[in-house]
Amino acid sequence: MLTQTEENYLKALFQLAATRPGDRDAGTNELAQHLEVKPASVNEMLKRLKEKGLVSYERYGRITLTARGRQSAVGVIRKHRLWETFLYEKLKFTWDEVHEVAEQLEHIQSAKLVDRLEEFLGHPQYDPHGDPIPDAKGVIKQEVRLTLAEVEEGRSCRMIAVKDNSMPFLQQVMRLGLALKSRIRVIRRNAFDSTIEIEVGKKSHTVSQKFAEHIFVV
Amino acid sequence: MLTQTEENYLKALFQLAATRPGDRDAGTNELAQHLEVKPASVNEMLKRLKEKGLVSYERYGRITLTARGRQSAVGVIRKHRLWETFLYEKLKFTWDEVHEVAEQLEHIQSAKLVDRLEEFLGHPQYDPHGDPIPDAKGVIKQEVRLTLAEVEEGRSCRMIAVKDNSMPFLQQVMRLGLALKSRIRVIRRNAFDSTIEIEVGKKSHTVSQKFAEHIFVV
DNA sequence: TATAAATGTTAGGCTTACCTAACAAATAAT
DNA sequence: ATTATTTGTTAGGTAAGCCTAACATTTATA
Repeated sequence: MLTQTEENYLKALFQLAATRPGDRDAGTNELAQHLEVKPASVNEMLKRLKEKGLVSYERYGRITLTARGRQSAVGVIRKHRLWETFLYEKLKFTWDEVHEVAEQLEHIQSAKLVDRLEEFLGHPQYDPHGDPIPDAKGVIKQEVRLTLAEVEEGRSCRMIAVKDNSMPFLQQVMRLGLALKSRIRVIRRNAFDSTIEIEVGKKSHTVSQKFAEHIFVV
Repeated sequence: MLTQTEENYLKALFQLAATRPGDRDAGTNELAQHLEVKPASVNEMLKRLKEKGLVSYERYGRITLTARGRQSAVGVIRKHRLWETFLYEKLKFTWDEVHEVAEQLEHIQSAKLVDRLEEFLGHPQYDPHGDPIPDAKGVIKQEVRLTLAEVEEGRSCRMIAVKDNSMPFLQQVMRLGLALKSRIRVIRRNAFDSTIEIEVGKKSHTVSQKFAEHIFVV
């Protein structure tokens, strides 16, 4: 049995590793920043997680999840995304409100609850932000995802997910009239400052490179 | 903001006080037993809760909830009972399974969640055990409740609630074919050992005084 | 009323999860 | 290659919640 804090560390480790696909997989400082604690606290926790066989690392070395650690992390993510779906679909929470509450709900311990919840929701494949929901075995259906920043000039696409669940970002998304499944046309890409002019519905907007990189499309 | 532990102490205090209506309102030992901790821990926590203005007590004196303490306790109970209803009605948990999971869910902090959940469930008045669900203002509809032990010989009644949510008790209830709204006829009351013979459906059973005192009827 | 039993309290320890300040190692820049 | 910077680690401290063992107070009983 893991504490909530331990689960949060494992989840962070998993998610930071997923961000940087290739080379190195998160460091003490980065983790600390992500979890809003100090590096010293992270270091201490890593020792405990190592002791419990959930991460593997040596002094000054790489930090990686063991199979068991990964399994736990994915379990938490599964719960998080199912709860988000519940809040959005059943309780009519808005897009930007679900994350915060799901952060709490993801730590409820009951295998039966998770299974029943999934069934109740009709075995959803994606959460309200478009992220895939891991199945009961921990398998995540992860297709290659194109970001808006990579779409060529003149082409059209459909928004399928976002990369960031923070309030400021999601509210900015909404302000542009964007939502899951919105049609987006890339009018022009400005080489000078990398901004992108897009058309959503009948309105056009200019968005930053950073913003565009956080919108997944097909 | 209260910790989960603090909430549990307040809830226990409230519930133990409700059990003994008249005179004294729970002691350190009793609380310790109910919360499955040692008296020393209770004592320490009481000091902290006093400091926070949630309970009032003096060394060796009576322990009572302040208005704020009562409000918090009722809020937790409200959440607990709403979640129990959700688990039972929507996720098809059985009667005896809901309590344990609701013990965790009751600590989720989000006013919006509670309100939306209540709405989603259609503003239920009672939880699956027949206990009244406090409203958003903390008002508990508490009618006088008769127990099976008080029903006269030959009379019939309907089960409306149980006094205890523990697995052993609820499973015994189910084994007798009893559920909320079951019709019960009191065939005979044995003066010698205070057992009661009852008829449920077409079967008759003999139950103890203690058992009968834990079944609420009308 | 004196004493026994039950109940409540204090003192001192432990673990988890955090912190700051000081130090060590690895990486980047000159 | 040497220094500066960034990154990671250790040492020592704090608060919440729990514990045991010893002590104090209240209540019950002889």
